Amino acid sequence: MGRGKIEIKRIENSSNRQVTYSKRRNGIMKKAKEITVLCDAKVSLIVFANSGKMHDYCSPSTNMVEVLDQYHKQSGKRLWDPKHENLNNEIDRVKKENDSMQIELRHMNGEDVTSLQLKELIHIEKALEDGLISVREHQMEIYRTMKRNDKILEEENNQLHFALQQQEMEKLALDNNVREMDSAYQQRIIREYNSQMPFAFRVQPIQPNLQDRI
Amino acid sequence: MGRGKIEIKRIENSSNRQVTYSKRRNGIMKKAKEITVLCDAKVSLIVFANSGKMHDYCSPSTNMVEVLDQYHKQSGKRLWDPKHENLNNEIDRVKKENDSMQIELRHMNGEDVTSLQLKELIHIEKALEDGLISVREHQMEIYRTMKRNDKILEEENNQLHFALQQQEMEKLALDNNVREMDSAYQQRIIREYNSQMPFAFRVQPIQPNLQDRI
DNA sequence: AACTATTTATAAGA
DNA sequence: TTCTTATAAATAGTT
Repeated sequence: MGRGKIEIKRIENSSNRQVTYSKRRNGIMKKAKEITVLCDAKVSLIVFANSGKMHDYCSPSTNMVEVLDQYHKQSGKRLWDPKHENLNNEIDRVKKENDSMQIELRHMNGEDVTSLQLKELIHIEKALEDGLISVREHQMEIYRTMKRNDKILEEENNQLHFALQQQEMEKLALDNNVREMDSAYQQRIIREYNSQMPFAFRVQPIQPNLQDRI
Repeated sequence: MGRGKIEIKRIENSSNRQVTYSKRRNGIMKKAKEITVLCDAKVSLIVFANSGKMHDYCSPSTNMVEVLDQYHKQSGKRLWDPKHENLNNEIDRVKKENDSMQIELRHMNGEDVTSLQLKELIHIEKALEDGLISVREHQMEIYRTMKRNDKILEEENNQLHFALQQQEMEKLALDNNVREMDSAYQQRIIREYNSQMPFAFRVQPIQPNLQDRI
């Protein structure tokens, strides 16, 4: 239908093809609209040009999803079922996993055990015992850490007490005007106090950031 | 394009509409095929008659799923996404449930407990202890049932032994031609044996279907 | 389902 | 792309 008859085969001239595509696409869209109106039909039409550009038409009385749903039902072909099926399988798989874990958990909590055989009960008992051992072990670990910590704090406390005491002694000595005492005697007294203090407290620094080690 | 021009509006005459539908449907299908061949286009065309009957065309170079996938991407419209989204949400939900149960289960088994606080450990310890109590209680239940069963079997056994013994005695009596003994004496012997048997074994029937009670 | 007068679509050209 | 137009194709009404 044009100036000349054409064979229905790929148009090799690219720009001709492009023009023909555009014209015929408009034509087919028009036809789709017409049949929709004239005959009460539902139409879904999707056209992709060679370039990838898309055009579509869908009867105003309906929408793509509905048309495709109906197509899906009538054709028996699977449109998006493969995707759905995968997802459904995944759900089933995970749900089964879920159920078995739930049962296991209930058994571990001592629920629903009336249906179990002795062998299974013994197995669960073993698991519970192991769990208890491990949990209590960790509790002990925490306890030990706390105790260790306590000890460090106590030592620090002692040290601080001692330092305080020493300072007070020094202050007292000054207050009593020991300046008048000969300096040799004064130094002997200080040496005496120092010798009472454990070595650790004279060289060991105060423990910093104790809480970081808990 | 016909004997007369027609307005593009619903054809009220039903059989005319039907005929026109059929002709135009063929027309549009032909056009779809032609544009496919001439212009290297991809076409998906689905037509539903007013009656519900469906016809479709899809370019041979492709298929519905591919076309719809591409449509889906390019149109930005959601075709089957609503369905998908629901399923995906479901999967996420179930997977999360799964993860938390898995963690709980691992804790109950005494695994990964190093990261836990004392409070949590104590809680798990309590759960494990409760579980142990319940499991062991049920073990005891099974043990008691077995013991009860044992007792019943034992009693039945005794009864059977006694019955056997009695039968043998009677047989012996016959073999030794006790027929010649006066019948009063014979009956006295039988009474003596009967008096040795506990009352229960004389009136209590043999326990039927013992295994059903285990 | 054919026929055919007419309308419509469109190929080629501008 | 768009317009034009000669011509092919589609189809409305008829048989």
